[in-house]
Amino acid sequence: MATEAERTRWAELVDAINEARVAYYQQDAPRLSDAEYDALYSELIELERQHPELASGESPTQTVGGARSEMFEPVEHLMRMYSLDNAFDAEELDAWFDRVQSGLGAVPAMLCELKIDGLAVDAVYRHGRLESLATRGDGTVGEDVTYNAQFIPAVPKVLDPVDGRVPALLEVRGEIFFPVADFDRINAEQADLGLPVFANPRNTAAGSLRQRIDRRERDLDAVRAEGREGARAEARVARLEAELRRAVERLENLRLTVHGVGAVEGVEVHTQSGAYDVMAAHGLPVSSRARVHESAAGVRDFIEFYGEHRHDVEHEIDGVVIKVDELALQRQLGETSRAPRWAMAYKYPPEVVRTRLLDIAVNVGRTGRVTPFAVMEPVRVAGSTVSMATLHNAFEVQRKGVLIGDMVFLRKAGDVIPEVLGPVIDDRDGSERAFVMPTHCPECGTELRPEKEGDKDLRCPNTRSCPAQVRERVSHVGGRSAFDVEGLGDKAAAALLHCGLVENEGDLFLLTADDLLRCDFFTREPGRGEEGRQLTENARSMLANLRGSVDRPLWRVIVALSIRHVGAPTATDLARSFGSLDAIAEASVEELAAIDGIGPTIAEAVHEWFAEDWHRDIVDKWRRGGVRMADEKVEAGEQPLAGLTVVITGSLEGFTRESAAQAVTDLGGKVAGSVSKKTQLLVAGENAGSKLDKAMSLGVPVVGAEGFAALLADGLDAALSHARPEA
DNA sequence: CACCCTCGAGTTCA
DNA sequence: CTCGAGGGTG
Repeated sequence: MATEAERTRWAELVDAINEARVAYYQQDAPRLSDAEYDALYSELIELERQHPELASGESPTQTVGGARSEMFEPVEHLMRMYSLDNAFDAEELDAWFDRVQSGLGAVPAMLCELKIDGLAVDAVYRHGRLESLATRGDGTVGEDVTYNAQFIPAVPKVLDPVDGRVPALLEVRGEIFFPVADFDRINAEQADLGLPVFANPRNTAAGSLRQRIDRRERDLDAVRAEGREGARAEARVARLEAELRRAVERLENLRLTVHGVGAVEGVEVHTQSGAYDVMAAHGLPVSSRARVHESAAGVRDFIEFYGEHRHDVEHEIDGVVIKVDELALQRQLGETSRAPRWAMAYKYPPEVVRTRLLDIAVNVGRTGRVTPFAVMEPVRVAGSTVSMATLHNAFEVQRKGVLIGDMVFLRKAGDVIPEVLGPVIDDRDGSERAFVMPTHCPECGTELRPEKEGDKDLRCPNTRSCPAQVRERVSHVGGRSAFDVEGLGDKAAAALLHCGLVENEGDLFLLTADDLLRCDFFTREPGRGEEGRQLTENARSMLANLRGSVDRPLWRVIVALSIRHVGAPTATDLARSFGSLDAIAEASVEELAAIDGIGPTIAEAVHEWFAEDWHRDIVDKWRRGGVRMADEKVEAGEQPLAGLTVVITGSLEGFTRESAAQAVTDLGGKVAGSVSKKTQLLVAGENAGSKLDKAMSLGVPVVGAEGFAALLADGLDAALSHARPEA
């Protein structure tokens, strides 16, 4: 048997070698020279040759070199890992409460914890040292991933002693997961490298954990051993090193939360929560969010709370797990053949779903941009049924790697906008086909081309008469940042054009009730006591709104013209600098480009727009229709907020988004659309979203409604005194 | 020239 | 909310 001194030396060697290995694979300078490393390694091998009982699974000799073939070998768990029964709504949960109650005679204390959407694993610690890490597999036999575990800092290799002791045996269960923030970063990197992106953090965790690090190491060793010289050999080594480093970095991002014990020797616990305390004391990562609740109501509150705060947690959550806390009561309830009766998983509605990609169609926008979009089997996700999602451009389709006919992962970005994440590769059967970007406009047949060399977007150059573009422009005039005409949207625009009531957006303000009567879309059968067809209520109101909107401020008129690169903020700058549409029309490119925020491209676009005859016709017709062509000179009032940039998010009592922004600009302040380092203040109302997170992470001060009121009344300093403490 | 910031444009569903 | 691209800055 090995002496105590030999055991200690063995442990030192193992730690030193493991540390050196980790350091080596990070970009840091290696801590040990090759010779030093080899010396330690030889000593370890010799020590284990003399005392074979030391050569446990955690030893680098077992995981490096000889034992590499063990990767993914089946491992039998010491105790079976059960799966959990699921409850998908309050009713099913109540039914479980009832069963527990009738089994025990009362509702017992219950431990509630977040159900991490990750990868279940089983780790065995013998005498405080990690012996094996395995995936769950079928619950009885999993796959060995011990070799990779050495690169995962979140998996303790050695347990902390408590009162100088560690359990003789401790089998723990937990969830390996990929933090959401790291997931987004890794996926961006994958995309940059032209590699397939991961559908979700869970997939990323699984993919990372199952990487064949051992093979990469072997390949690299083999190439190095060849000892070839020259640029090509060096490049090959460099590439393999970079790939290995990336693979290791992904393992380093993995995190672990333990949530159960299997076989145990040398430690006693009486409750589930007590077991967590013991595991935590030994240095195992337990969740800080687990809570014991004494009543069913407490459990429901826990579920409800995290239903609303799903995104405030560092990992994805697919539900809540509820466990009877007392182990004696757990035993009393027992298990069915597949799941314990003493635990239940409450599942939240999924946020990432699968559906069939039926087709990829293209849309032609107001500016002629041709955008591919996904047509899918309708599917419910995050509260609504989705059947379409934009794919932005042909390169995005390529990058996502989706084929028509694929099963695809779908989510709602920011809980609102549907986003296709990528294909379910395993579900392919060969019948899928690639999307081919059309070469000609689907609406007018004109050949598509990029606006300029190197652009990713293809456009239909037939600006003047492409039906899609005209329709979109007409509808844009009624849009929220243009004339904001209620009733003038897609449908009305299509009808006006279809019936020939307008040729393009120029004719809108010359429309009469008689015109509209010639089009079915705007009319109905005569009612009692009426003669002939009548305008519908909606048509009357649209006409009235159109007439009533001619007096809108100049910037809205400019936005409505659909000049390339000119949206609301730029239009505001133009209106302020020139004061009238005529002045803008007559301005030279140089005069335009002199405005802050307007460079050569936008200046050119504006100048060229007014050089076009049919564009000037639009302006003339609008003028005849009574549209405002100049802003009245407003005396600049007090400007206490001059030089201040704020961002407004969420909803503020008593303000619309627009009126809140107006209030700030009236006082000389600037309202930006997104949070950056330059943002001086974030005004966050109710239900603030991702901007709030961003502001927090950038250290931008955040105020609520009171702070906003103070800002308007007394300026920035007053507002800052209402700033929320950083979370 | 490489960055960061903003803006533009298209966008989903109830 | 997303991507792409224009503008300004160091």
